[in-house]
Parts: sequence; C-alpha cells; structure tokens
Amino acid sequence: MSGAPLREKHDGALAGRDTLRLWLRLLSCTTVVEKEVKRRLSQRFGTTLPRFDVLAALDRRPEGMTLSALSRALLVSNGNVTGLAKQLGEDGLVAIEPLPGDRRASLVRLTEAGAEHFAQVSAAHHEWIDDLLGGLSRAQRSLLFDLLGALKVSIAVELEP
Amino acid sequence: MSGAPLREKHDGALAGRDTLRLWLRLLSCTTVVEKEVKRRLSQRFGTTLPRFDVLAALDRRPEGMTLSALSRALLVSNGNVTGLAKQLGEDGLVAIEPLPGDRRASLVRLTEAGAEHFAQVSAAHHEWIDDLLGGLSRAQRSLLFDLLGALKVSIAVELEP
DNA sequence: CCGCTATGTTTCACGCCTGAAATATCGCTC
DNA sequence: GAGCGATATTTCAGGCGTGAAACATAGCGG
Repeated sequence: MSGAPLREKHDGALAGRDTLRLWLRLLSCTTVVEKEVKRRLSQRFGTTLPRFDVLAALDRRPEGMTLSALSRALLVSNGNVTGLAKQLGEDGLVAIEPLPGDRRASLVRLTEAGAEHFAQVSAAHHEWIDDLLGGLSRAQRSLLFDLLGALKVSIAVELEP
Repeated sequence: MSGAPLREKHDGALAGRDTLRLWLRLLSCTTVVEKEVKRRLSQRFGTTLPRFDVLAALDRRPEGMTLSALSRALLVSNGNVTGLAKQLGEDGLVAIEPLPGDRRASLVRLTEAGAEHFAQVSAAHHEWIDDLLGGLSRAQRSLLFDLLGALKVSIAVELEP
C-alpha cells in the first residue's frame, strides 16, 4: 500500500474521466438550447433572455418584488438587476415604485403592457422548449428530470459547507 | 372531438409543462456548476473560463489551430477568439504565427509556459468537476450521460433542417 | 439617543460575447 | 489574368454579468 493517488469521496471507485465527460455533455446540451432560445428571442421578439427572465420572475408575483429579491431569484448581481429593471421601466413593461415602510427599497411590478408582452413571449418560449426537448420520450424526460434532481441536490450538498 | 389544442410532434401525448420544468432544471444544474468553476478559476488561478477553454482546445492540438478553427471548436464568434488569443499571446501562453501557405490565416499554438499552466489548471478543474458531479453513483452518472447523449442528438435533429 | 452592523441600491471598471462591417487573401472559372 | 464568391481576420458598438466601492436606510442593543 504505498502511494495510490486515491480520491474516493463518494464513489466506490475513482470517479475518473467519465465525470468530466458527463459535465461537458451537460454543458453542451444546455449551451445549444440556450443559444437557440436567445437567437429566437432576438429575432422574433427583439428582446433578450435576461429581460425575459426578469419578466418571468415578476409574472409569478403580481404584488411585485424588490430589486434584491429579484437578484436573488435570478441568481445575478444587484447591479445587474438595477440596469435591467431601469431598462424595462423605460420600455413601460415594469413599474418601479417606492416600497412602503422601507425607504431603501423599491418595488418592481409588471405593468399591464408588460404582462401582455410576457404572455406572448412566454407562449412562444414554451413551444420552443417543447420542440427542442420533445424529442425524448416521456419516460426519458421523466428519468432525466429525476436524475438532474438528484444531481442538483448532490451539488448543493457539495457546495453547502 | 372538438378542439383539442394538440401538439403531438414526437410524444404520444402532449409534451406539456414538464418539458419546461426539465429545461429549467437542466439550466439550473449547469449554471450552478459553471458559476462555481468560474469562481474558483478566478480565485485560485486568476484566470477565466473562456481563457481556459481556449487553452484546452489548443492542448488537444499540439500542432496548433487557426483562429477560425478555434472559434468553430469553441462555438464562439471569430471576433471573440481574436481578443482572447491576443490576450493569451501577450501573456506568453500561446504563440501566434503565420500559417504557411495561407496568408490570411494565423496559427495559434500553446507555448511551453502555456502547456504547463494549462496542466496545472486542468488538473484542478478536473478535481472540481469530480467533486461537484461525483455525488451521483457511477450508475447514475452513466445513465445521465446516455440520456444527455440522446437529448443532444434529438436537439441536433430538431435544429438541423 | 447613539453607534454599529446588516441590508438595499447604484455606480463603475472590466471581461465576455455577438453580429455586422471592413479588409485581405484564396482559389476557381472563363 | 481578371473577376468573383468563399474564407480568415479584425474592429466596433452594444448588451450582459461581476465584484467592489460608495451611499442611504433599518433595526438592534446598550
């Protein structure tokens, strides 16, 4: 037993090279879909994925969100959200008002125009995703969904401490 | 049988909402890992993922690649590669020389310093990925790998025409 | 009430990335 | 060998995204 370069944290055997290949494949699938979605958003709606993401987050909260809550929900920086919200505000898609009871924060809400715009883009987006991922059978999708769920949890565990 | 809003391209039944959830989960897993990798690359090596990607592509081709070939391999724009290569050249990690026989193109190669640097970063990167994805069992990883392979093919089919 | 820490927001410099325009060269055809 | 479509590269404006610095306000404990 001299010098086995062992790294056996989770797996019984060495994780080895296959983990890297798995990661590259995961990244590749995501990247291809994301690029296509970006391209279509730009082409057919003259908008971008970040803007759509903001609208999608707001659509789930008709009562509005603070900028901080928004940045936490989207996993992006505060400064980033500031710019996006300002832009969407200028386009009349969101309204930014002071938050009653806390003079530091602002409340961002979808306007009616924003909600309508989002409904249209969202419907198209949904179709695109159905087309892009619909090539797998329902069973395959379900299995993939569960495996990704397990992966998500295991990553979170790895990152938590 | 009046108005079923049917969309039955691949699946026997409607793809429905689960496709979107699958996509969001896929995106989430990828994003979390990618962010963590970026963070560690910056923190521990003062470098970035795009720079690393270029070096990784070049490492597989000791004979060098043209900028165009590089941009095709990395799926990024030509202009993007121009900047990255220039930067890496200034840092002494790659060498850029004229391509014999074609005065339009340049050949980019790893320097010795670049190869050494890449070896170190690459080893760390490999470990990170093993840690982050190693929480799944070997069987789970294998299954996930295969499902993503199927997905990749099915997306390509959807996009090809 | 006073400080002090935590939180919300903005600004800024910097890096990535794209798509389009501008050049330069190739290589093929007539 | 002149023309011309294809390919290689660069430049540039513009959008995204970050982390750090600078403020303003909250809210708590003494």
